[in-house]
Amino acid sequence: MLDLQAPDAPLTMCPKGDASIECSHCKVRALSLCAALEADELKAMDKLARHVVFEKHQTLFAQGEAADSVYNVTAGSVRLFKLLPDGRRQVVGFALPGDFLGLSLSQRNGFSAEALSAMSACQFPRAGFSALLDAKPHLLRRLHDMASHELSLAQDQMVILGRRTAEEKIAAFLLGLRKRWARIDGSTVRAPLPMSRQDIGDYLGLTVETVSRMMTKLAREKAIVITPDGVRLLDLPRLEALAET
Amino acid sequence: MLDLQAPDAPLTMCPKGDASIECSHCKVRALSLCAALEADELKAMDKLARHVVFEKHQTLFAQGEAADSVYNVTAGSVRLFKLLPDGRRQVVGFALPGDFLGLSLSQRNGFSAEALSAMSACQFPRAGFSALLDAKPHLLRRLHDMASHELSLAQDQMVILGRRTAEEKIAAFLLGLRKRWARIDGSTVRAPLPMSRQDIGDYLGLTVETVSRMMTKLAREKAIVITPDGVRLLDLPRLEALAET
DNA sequence: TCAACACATTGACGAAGATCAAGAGACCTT
DNA sequence: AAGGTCTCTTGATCTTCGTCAATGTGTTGA
Repeated sequence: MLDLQAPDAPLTMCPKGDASIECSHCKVRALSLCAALEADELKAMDKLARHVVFEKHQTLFAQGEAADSVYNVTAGSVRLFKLLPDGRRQVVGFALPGDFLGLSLSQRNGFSAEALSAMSACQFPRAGFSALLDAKPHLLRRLHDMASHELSLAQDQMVILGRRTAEEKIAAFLLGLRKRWARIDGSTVRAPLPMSRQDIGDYLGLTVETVSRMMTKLAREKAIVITPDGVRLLDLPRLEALAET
Repeated sequence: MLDLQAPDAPLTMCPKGDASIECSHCKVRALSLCAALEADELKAMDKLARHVVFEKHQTLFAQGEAADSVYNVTAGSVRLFKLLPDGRRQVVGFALPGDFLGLSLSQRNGFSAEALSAMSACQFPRAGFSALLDAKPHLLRRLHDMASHELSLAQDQMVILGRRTAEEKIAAFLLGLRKRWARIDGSTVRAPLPMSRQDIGDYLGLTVETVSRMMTKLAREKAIVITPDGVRLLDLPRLEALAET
């Protein structure tokens, strides 16, 4: 029925009717597009949805390809990036649980998306999803609000890329990521880093080496502690001073 | 009736009923949000609109303030920027005729907007405009499409800011601007530059001096000609090779 | 248990672009 | 026309970050 054209087929597809994956049991519903949906809208969404799982480094979709599906991330994380012909890479964002991929509803993917770790998502055929939006203005309004928020974050990122030093970039990145994790798991000082140093560099317009040096510097100055799975933010005032808007 | 809270009051307000400023005579309608509106939607828009004019360097609205109005630029151009506490500035975009300011409908302005030259716009009270969107899903869908396009441009800009050399930044900027002018006035090789070198630098994450040097370099190599009002693009293949995505 | 590999860190050096400084135009106002 | 101001351009020097290279660390799998 649903013709999946993603470069890699997702690992597993839970059959509809599995209570553990129904919207009503969804762990990220409150964070996602589906928050504040009317009962009938939620039902319509559930009908369209297919639960999919990707393993680490699997491609959800690739830049330039037809965008047949949109996704709501339910667990794990994803890197979103653009490639230049000569191999230079710009990471345009990281998707965490609750994040929506395909806000723009455009026919072609503007960037590629790869799982950073094992992850799962609700997949919707774009055409059906778009039709649902036409029928449910309430849902469209919520999508627009999410896209607007995304645009605002993109403009913040422009400031970081264009007018910040390496150290400030790292501080702003860690604070921003911690804030996002806080919404998801309530962390206050912990910021898991599912992405590599290379990914962080490609997000901030830096090299791996510079990312590593600046993280070491912040750790030496006791502003952060580097742990195997990420960082712990020790000196929030110091980091905020570096990152202040 | 309409409580204007912009930092500077617009210069003039044409009274409603002036045929020269009615939507039906609007020069940028085909380019703007108003394109493809149904007759009743256009009428509703017209009812809400107030035509306003700003002079060079006047502030339309400032970052952090309550966003009481949204704007549709009808003539002239605008710089959109964010300021850091220490005075560093990041230009997040330039608005040209047909562009819409306030896509996100957020309560506070995420950036400041200043006229680059004498300019005019249709101003709408945000609350009334938002209500109109709730009544006209078709209009909301068009707004969302424009916001999505803006988000896509913002991601392109991230690539430029994060992973491009100074020369490539200038080439990409000039090509992008010429493309936008082409939609408006049909220019094929001309790109007027209503903004200063400083504005360009703040948009591309460069200093004025570097902007000037790179423009001179491209001119010396006969890729562009610098004119009093902007540039003329001579060697498109060369510029496109520098800017290629 | 130990290669083999990927990823992270650290150091030495170099280059792109920033900073500092001066001069050249352009455009006002008087 | 002269003076002042602002923007743009050009040159000399400096700094930050990139590049290149080596080493360290953790993970996987034979």
